[in-house]
Amino acid sequence: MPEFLPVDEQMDLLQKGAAEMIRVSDLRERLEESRKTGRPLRVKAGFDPTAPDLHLGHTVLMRKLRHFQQLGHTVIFLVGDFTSLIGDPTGRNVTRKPLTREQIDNNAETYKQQVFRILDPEKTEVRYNSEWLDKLGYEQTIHLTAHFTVSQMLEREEFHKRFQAEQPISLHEFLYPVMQGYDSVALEADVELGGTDQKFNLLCGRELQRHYGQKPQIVLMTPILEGLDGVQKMSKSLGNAIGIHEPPGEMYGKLMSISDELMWKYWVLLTDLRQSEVDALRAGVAAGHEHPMAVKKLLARTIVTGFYGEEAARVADENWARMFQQKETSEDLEEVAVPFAEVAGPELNQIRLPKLLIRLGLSVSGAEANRKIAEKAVKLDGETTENLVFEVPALPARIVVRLGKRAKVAVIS
RNA sequence: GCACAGGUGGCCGAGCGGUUAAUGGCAGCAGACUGUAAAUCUGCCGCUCCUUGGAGCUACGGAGGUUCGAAUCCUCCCCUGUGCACCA
Repeated sequence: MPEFLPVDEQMDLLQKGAAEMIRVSDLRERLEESRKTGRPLRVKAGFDPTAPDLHLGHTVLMRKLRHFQQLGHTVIFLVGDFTSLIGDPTGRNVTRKPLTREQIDNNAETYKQQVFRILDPEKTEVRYNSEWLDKLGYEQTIHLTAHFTVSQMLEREEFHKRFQAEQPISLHEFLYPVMQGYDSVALEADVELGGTDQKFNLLCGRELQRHYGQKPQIVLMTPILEGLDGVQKMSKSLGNAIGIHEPPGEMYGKLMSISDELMWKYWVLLTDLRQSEVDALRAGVAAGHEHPMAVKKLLARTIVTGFYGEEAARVADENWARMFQQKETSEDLEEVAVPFAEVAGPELNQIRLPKLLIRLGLSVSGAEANRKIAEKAVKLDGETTENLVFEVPALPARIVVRLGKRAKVAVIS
């Protein structure tokens, strides 16, 4: 019979960084029961295989799942392959377009690979909800939907907003929460995790479980992590995300660009520090013992270490300091090979700078490149240039091109 | 199906025959400031070509039309919402 930690200790870890739980007392009760009987809790979290590129925002939930694993409970990684055929309305003011079967399978595979950078594959049960939803006929579906009313559905924030704003809501979108709820029934989940934006869907699970004679699952909601701007939720499409696949230097740099205020949230949700330790750090900064920048650097380094190890994090740290604090050039700048013909100027050995900027990916269009040059935002080997054309002494030439925060090495031959 | 209201640049949203690449806000980018930031201030913010001033092209749901000239007027179509309705 497996041994579980005392309930109080389990609760301490599980409650850290949780936005809301329904209900705390129920979880305590069920943990006690599990400890008595030696039965691990079944902890479910569903994932839409729609965004194969995970970012730190997604990891908040993953980390919470890992906490359950660390405590010896069973995590069920549920791939919403079937529900993706519908398209989850959450967080959208427009109807999501459904994916094809093939896309879903591809995405699910990529998803798993990424998720196991955080979760322990040994302790994770991977399931697909098509397993049971596919078998559900029209008749069963109607029975399921009968448990909910239209006004219940319209109470949901997303639907309500869209309804008020006279935006379209397709009928099939109502089925999403119902199916997610049924997943909990099929899996006999004890706990379901999700973002706070998932509240409605999570609660549907409780509702249906009751109808099927199961104890309603405990719902644990993790906060939505704000992106780099500190206002909107982290999301790739909003361009404020830090992807878990980004190279250490990028990740480090982006973390350093968050506001001081936001940093505390990141400490709580993206590191293993306990709440009390974060509070201590914060008090230290408030009292002036610690410099906020130093604390932020430590945060960046800690997170990068988690993904790439200490050595990579140290290098990222040093390069960042060189690049931004001393305004010098990082040692590991990306080198881009550029054929001379693509950037050739009107005369011998001349190079058109706008063309080069585009070629290096520092600018998206020639018109923009021209503007940036006029704004004195472009530096060649550390020198600001306002000329659109410059000469290279000989080929091949190696030039450090910098536009604002970004820099690359052009190797022209 | 019928009636009405809408569909404008990444988003929101003005403009309702012509000095219009299209007011304003947000987002974004750059510069200054700073502790990397954030905040603030300043500039930029469709594309291409020659160039430090121009030239051209493409854009206001789609296709036609009226006009010297249309995001702006007309016709048809598509899409969204609201109301009516399943009735000859």
